[in-house]
Amino acid sequence: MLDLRFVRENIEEVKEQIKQRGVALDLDAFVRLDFERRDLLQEAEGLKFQRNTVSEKIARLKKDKKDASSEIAAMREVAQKIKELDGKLNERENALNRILMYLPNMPHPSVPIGSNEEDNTEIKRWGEIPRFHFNPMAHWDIGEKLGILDFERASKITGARFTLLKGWGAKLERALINFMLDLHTHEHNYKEVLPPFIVNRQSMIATGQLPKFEEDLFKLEGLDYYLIPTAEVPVTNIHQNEILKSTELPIYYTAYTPCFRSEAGSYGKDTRGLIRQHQFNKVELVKFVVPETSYDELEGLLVDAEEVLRRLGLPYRVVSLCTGDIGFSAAKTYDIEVWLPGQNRFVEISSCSNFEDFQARRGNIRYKPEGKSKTRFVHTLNGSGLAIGRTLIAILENYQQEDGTVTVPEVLKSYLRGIEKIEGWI
RNA sequence: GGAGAGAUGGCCGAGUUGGUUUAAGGCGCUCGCCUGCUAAGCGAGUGUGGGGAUAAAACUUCACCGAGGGUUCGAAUCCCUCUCUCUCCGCCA
Repeated sequence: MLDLRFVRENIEEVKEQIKQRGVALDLDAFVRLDFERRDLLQEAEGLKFQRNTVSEKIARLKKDKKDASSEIAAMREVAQKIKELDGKLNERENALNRILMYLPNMPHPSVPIGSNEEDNTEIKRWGEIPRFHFNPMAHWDIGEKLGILDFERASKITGARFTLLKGWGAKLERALINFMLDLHTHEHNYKEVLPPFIVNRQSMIATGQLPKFEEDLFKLEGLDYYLIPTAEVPVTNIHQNEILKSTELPIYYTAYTPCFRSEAGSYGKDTRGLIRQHQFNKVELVKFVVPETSYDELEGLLVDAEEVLRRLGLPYRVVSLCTGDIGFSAAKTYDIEVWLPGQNRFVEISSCSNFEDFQARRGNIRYKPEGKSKTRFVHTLNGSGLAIGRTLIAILENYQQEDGTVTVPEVLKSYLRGIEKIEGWI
């Protein structure tokens, strides 16, 4: 959420920015409501002051056993008027709040201007794109031949866009989770947490999934609970409604969770394989930092995520998302895209964002700067470190051999009982 | 699922026959004094958010005692709904 005062004082800039993002919102209504709100507020507060003053007088009169009936009668009318004004005020505040809730974050000046993913700018590339002297297979063929991926049985159990991992496939998934958590906790200084996978509405509002993106979520029948679409939601909300000490900052968390997405509106996209699933595993990185350092922290977060791919020997590139492609809550986002030989393209495997104080304001996450009495909102950041399913795909496709087996990357061997390659499901 | 108790400022904790408590006191924190240093001691200050005013402040006002409604001239205090925590019982991995 943007600051009400910021929007008021920078209305033209806000209009311009939401136009660049392609958002249609009536900000003239915002200006009108804002004025009306302040007028009503002043009128109501004047009457409340009067009521407070006279109430004290009534108390004194009663104590002295004197008559206060004329004061009480007068205040009865004032109370009625206050009620009316408060009602009107409430309407204006709700309307303003609704607009604020649907206003996306302001992009950082370094974010490239553009309307869709084609306008994203490539920042860097790492690794050699592997050449094969045979025709590389897609992961669904590799996985099914080895017997480690079973899409048919998963659809029997649940439906489309779910996968059953078996044998070394299941073990590889588990190995990746452990490898990533170990790397981030032991070498990158993140603290590991294992949060709830179901959250309430308020948590979804704080991180920005609600109220605008309800259709992307799985909601529990009859409850105001949702399955998490990313660990960002429960982990960022760890400090909801807290005032952190500045000596505690920065705070780094890493968490493994499954992620649940309804993938509404993506029918027909990536229907084969496990690129786009309703349920997938992810190791997430989340930071709480002071505003002054948040953009340096974003660069650090990106490097921490990249390191996973480097150790696995998987080629990738990094792109900076343009104004039209950046997420609702983010001020700046880098995507890491891994090379998939079977698809002959780069596919997103991590998304690293700085939300500045957008989420912190919604979740009321603050800190007290050293030696100052005023509290400030922290800046929050997060990034995938990495999406597990897509990493597994990348390993299958990049490490595949002509005979259909898959070589195990060096760093994973100790997590897979020392095996050199996957030759079958058991 | 059943029964009971509770939720007050960064933390602890008084206040519930409605009206100088428009939240006592303590801890913590900040500043000052004192003092070889540290500690202790003494003194002062110290919540959050929204308005108004100002060049900025000083200043001024409203709201906030888990959340939301209600009663009343007036609610931390009375009533209703909800959430969470604790204790006991039942069930369960």
